[in-house]
Amino acid sequence: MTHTRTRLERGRNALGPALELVHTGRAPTRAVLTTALGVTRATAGAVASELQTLGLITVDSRPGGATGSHGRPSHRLAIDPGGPVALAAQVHADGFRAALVGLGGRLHATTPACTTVAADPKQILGEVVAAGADLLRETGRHCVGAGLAVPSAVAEPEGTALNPLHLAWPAGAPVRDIFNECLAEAGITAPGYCGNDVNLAALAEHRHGAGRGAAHLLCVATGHRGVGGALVLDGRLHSGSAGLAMEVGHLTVDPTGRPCHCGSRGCLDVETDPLALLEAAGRTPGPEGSLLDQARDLLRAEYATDPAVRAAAHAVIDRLGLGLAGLVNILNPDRIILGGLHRWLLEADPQRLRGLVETRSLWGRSGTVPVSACVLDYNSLVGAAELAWQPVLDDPLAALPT
Amino acid sequence: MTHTRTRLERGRNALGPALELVHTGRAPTRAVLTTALGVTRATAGAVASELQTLGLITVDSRPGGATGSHGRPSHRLAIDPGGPVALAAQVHADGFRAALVGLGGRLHATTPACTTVAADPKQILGEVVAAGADLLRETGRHCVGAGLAVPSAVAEPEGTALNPLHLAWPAGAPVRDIFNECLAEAGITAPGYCGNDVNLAALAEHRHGAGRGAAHLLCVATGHRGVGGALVLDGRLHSGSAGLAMEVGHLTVDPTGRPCHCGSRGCLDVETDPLALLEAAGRTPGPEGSLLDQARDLLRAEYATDPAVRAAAHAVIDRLGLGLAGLVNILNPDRIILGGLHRWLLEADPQRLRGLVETRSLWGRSGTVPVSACVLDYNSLVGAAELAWQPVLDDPLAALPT
DNA sequence: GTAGTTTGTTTATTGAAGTCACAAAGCCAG
DNA sequence: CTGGCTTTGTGACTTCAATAAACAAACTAC
Repeated sequence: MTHTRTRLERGRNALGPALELVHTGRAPTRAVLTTALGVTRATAGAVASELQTLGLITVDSRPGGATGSHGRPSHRLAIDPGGPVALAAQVHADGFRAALVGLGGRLHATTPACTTVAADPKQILGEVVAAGADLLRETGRHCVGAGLAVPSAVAEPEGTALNPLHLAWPAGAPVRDIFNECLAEAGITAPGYCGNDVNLAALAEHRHGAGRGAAHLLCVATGHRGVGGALVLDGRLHSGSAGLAMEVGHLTVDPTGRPCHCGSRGCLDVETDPLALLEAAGRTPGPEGSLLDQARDLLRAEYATDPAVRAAAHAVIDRLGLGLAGLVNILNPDRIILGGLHRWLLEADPQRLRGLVETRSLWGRSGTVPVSACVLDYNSLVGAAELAWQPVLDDPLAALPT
Repeated sequence: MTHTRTRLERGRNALGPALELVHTGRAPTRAVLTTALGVTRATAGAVASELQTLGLITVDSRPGGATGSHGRPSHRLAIDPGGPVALAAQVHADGFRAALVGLGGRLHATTPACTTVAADPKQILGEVVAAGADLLRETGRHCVGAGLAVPSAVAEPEGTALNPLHLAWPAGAPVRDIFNECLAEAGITAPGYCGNDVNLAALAEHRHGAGRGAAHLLCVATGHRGVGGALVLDGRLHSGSAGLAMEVGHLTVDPTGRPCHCGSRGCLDVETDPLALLEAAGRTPGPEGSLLDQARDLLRAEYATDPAVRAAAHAVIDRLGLGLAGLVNILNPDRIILGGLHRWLLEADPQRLRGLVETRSLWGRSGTVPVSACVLDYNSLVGAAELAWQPVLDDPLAALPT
């Protein structure tokens, strides 16, 4: 039916904020949308109707919904599972992976983990984009854009990878341009965006995972080597003036510790990464599995039984706690989430780590910061997709055809 | 004349952004306002006209302005020097001061520095508010609000001073409530706001001083003792989720350094404050003048001549450089400004400090962060006034009578 | 003087959101 | 099961900030 409703056009209207609320699961009904947007029911209805005709959300008008309260039951708003998708790609030390991610952080399809590595970014990105293009072909879905997560700081606005050490790529490689080249060659006309993997993981966790609702979210995580950090402020990734913020790996956490490639010693980066734990426990890294997996398995299998493992874990936890406390003093987040090895360290002894953060931060007594683990599978991939979705969230009518 | 122009009402319109542009000196003419707001000339004209009738800005339509280019010369927009003011107050270790500050960061009147100190916040705040009320009476100006700068972290939303060590106040004192009480008792009905002095200095410098135009401004400064930090992101003070961010004083800058009251050793706080410099130079703090003044005078008088002073300054500069580099890695600011002793250290040897920040930060080669000194007199007072002005900048029609 | 350029104003129009009234769809008490 | 109460959703009209388009004003350059 053609409504006599207000028709919305692109630009300054409530469509973007409304879609973001549904996207992040904060607007299950039109009624909630009304209060969350601070508009009238009429406006919220018009906005929801428009998002529906755009094919982005569904409105379930069946009665049966458990109301829980008096009054007319509200219709459920949900992301349209048949809607468009974003192409997400991730490259890391051991290979790459591609996926299709819809609104709401929903994974529609993923390729299996691929273990190809190469010193030429073009080659790897070509392969991962080709894998993603296959997924798009198979599913026949409309693609709104593409996002790429890399284990390196990505300089903005250039889109260059400044320290892709673990990929053996040349420093300063123009990953975003190369990514867009590969997209064009694969016949994908949507724009491509790039970001640091930990940053994107934090963004994904903020919108769909353990960071939901946090106003100032701090995320610290190890990859297979090294430590990364990320900060999400008021829903936006804080990546600094040039995209280079939150390189937290070189906070000093042990003045007498091992030397770091940055020239200092005892950096968070070398004191709390998987290799540090393995070495502290007196284990030699094996050839099978990533260092991260070996460290996790060591913690899970022997933390409870082997005093040496326990002592090693405690030492690493203590240094991590010191680093987190320092970050708390500087950033005053209202939530901390941990990924990679840090997540498993928290799992091994949550009391020890949380206690340290509390006692070593200056405001420990004025309110403890909750420390928890990342919860999303493939959070870097989901975060990469968020980059591609962002223009749609900012202005759905301008970003989508029709 | 009554215009047939669009009349603006309170709420979502361009009045606030427009006033902010004039306030920060970024909109000298209607033409610039037009492009900066991204609106049409008609809208900019209506907005300027409205701000003029509110008594906030003046429009100088005299022809003589040096145009410098072709076309019709534009009328100058300026803050109305006869407009309302904000009451600004500052308390510090050696006393207090009050001032009246107009839009544009313009100091209209200040009390002389007063040297009363007391362990009772109510007493001191009563005196400073009374001094401010005198200024208001003398000038007969309308007061839009009041701001207070204190040398302590101020918890939000409680408005309590968590570590007013240098005031000898009780930790957790509800300064904002006390401030508002004192305002009410002095017959000032305007609302009162409180903030940390370094934070407010950074805000003032960002809007009217050395930080203008910086998207991510980092400010580090000493008071008479200790070190404070502040971060202004996209024009807004980043004070963390609870107002407690940027306590940068406890970054480790010398693992073998002197013990700090935080339990660690070699913290920025104790290694780069005025006392640290005096001690490193082998001087005993004298009874006259603040430690800050003594340290400044030492640098100015003897840095060039006394090798011991030079060596001491270099040692402190080196530690400051290390601390700043650490902050650069975490925050990736696009400008750094220094206040207090740090400003004088920069003055003493700018090359040494800037070189350190560059070489010790991870991205030194990818673009150096400019390091400069604060330039505003009374920047904490001006920043305190900014707090009071903020509601007016957000919505002039709602915040002002008529 | 004339052409070209930029700034400012006026009039009419647009479009997102608000107001208000009413309908729909559930609870609950009698 | 009927009528009161509450909440949600929709349609008609209104509001008002901003736009578009035309015009006027004030300068520079030739």
